[in-house]
Amino acid sequence: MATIYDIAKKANVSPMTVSRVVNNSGKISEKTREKVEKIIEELNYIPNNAARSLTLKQSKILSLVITDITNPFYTKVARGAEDKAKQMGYRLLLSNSDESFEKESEYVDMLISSGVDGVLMAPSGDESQKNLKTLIKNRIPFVLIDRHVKGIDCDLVMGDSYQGTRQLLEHLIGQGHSKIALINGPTNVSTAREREKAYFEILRLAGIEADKKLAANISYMQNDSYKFVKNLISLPESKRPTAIFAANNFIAINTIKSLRQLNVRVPEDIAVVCFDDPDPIPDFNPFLTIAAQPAYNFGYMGIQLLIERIEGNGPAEKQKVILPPEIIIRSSSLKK
Amino acid sequence: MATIYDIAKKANVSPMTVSRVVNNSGKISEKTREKVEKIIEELNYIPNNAARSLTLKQSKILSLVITDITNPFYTKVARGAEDKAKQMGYRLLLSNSDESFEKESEYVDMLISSGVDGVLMAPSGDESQKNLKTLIKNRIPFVLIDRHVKGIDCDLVMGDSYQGTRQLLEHLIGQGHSKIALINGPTNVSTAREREKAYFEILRLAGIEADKKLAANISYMQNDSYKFVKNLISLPESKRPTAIFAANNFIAINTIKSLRQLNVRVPEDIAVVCFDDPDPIPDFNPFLTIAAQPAYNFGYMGIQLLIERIEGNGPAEKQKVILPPEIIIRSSSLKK
DNA sequence: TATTTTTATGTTATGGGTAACATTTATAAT
DNA sequence: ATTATAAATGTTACCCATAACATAAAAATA
Repeated sequence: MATIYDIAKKANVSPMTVSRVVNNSGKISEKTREKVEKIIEELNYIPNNAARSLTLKQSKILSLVITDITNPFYTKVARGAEDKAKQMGYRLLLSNSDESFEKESEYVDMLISSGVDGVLMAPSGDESQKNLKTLIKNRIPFVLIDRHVKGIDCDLVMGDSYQGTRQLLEHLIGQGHSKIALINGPTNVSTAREREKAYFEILRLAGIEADKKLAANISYMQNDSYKFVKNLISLPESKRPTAIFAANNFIAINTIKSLRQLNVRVPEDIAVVCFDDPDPIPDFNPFLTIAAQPAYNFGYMGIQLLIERIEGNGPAEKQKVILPPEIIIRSSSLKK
Repeated sequence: MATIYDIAKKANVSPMTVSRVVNNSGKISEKTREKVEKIIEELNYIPNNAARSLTLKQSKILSLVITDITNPFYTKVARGAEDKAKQMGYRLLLSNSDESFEKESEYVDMLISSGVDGVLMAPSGDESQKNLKTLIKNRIPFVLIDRHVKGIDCDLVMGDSYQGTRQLLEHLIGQGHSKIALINGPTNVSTAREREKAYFEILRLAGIEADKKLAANISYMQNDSYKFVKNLISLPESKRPTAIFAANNFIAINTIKSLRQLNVRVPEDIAVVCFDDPDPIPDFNPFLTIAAQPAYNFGYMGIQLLIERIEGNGPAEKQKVILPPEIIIRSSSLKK
């Protein structure tokens, strides 16, 4: 592969002149520019990014750390991030943390050594603080999406868990439900924490006495709701919930699968609602009532904030972008 | 950021010794190893990949070029690719070509200058030949997934379009269908070509006279089947198809949406089958009858072949891995 | 024409790591 | 004790591009 020296020799100029032609920097006469450009073309020269990164200390590569690209929510985030990154001349490294702090740590080390210019991360939880501090120590800018992390002040793009929870619960309450269970993610994740807080608060405001036994925290990843669902179902009629609020799409799906196994019908016997669409294409299975978050924009705006931070042309203070959810009412919560 | 020289100075050894500790190469006494490792820990040293790439001429970065990360098929491919890449110590750059040759070209240029070690690509179509030749010229190894490209001999991992088509069609025929429409992708994509060929062949073998008017090619991306579906529906009863074979998941979904708009019920009025699951989680919407391809393995094995090629420890001849589909019969093709 | 200013180009050093070779130190063999 | 051998560590040069500084050539001004 041709280097800048090959070009220089053949064009009878110094490597520096070639560099200037390639980067369109400094002053070069039209004559030499043409001469050099011709030879660049001829030898099919493509700049060596590693060498460039080494001197310039920037790679034009960003990293996207999400928990699972298999979840349509993150899939849309990735798509938005990709589109914006490409538009701005950056490339995107993909990492799946699987909601695991350890895996996230491994990736963070890899990223630092890769010399990425910045990181867009959906943190695995509050322990991520450690990883983020590693990024800070290595002066790698980052933006958080979907979740914030205790003790870290940074740019972030997230949804409004309170509003989403409120809309979903008010809808259920409007449908006559008062025994509403919550199947939530782990409380070391900010969204889960906020949804839980909102859940109790909104029930209280609606004059419904929340039963702590109806709320559970399960892992977003293993996401095994069967045991808890079975417990719920076997409660005496007076205690048994008539609706379930699942913290996210995969929990909801899993919950519905558990219900099916237990021969409980949705929505006839029990209503189910959740955050985020489990389907990649909306309106194909118009079944689940959801608080749909603008996932594409999480990614798109996240990358935008990140690049502003990297290039230093944004506001000095950290930006917090809160994108509201849109409630979509479908049959999983409607009495037939 | 700490460099190998910082470590060396503090540990009172040469940078080379540090390098040897880091890479576990050459011989080092247990004593120095421990001493150096302690300081590496202390200073939080992380190797600089750019520098490494520059000398070693390898970046440990691979590129995944797919057409749309939003499609669960590619989502699973990406997941498999990611997992294998991580396991082998590589990172993955993500690119969405949107089935567009031009976009793919842009990405290929970007990739080359990024200095990726290899490319795993689902090509946009036969024109991709040009992009692949660019890769060859720059000596960047690549592996194709899902689709092959005319005139390019390389490692590849793909499904068995013939078998999948056969299984789907035989199932439909077994259900008593003889007027079966085909809504296919564009013929410059190998899978579409092969599915079309298989479609006509299998109908012929089954003694069914195929009606060319029942077959259409639409774009995988815009994927607007409405007009064609409407045409099908308005055919006289004697000609009207009783089943539709859609070439992929998104075409199938779109087709079903079109059918709904036209008040045609699936499967009561018309059966629909296709390749690949449109749902990220199987068994949640057990609706569509599909020929499910092992997408995760496309990615996983693709990366494996790619790394073998890169590291030169695989067989010299190009490998063609054909992964068979699994037919999953669900209600979209079953008479109630 | 001599001098200053501007424009165009070149030289040197550097970024962080490693291969290849050189040297020192420890261990084994005579 | 002496030499041969192996093990541990060090030195030097290079990978490729560019920033910072230096110089030569051309244009503008006195």
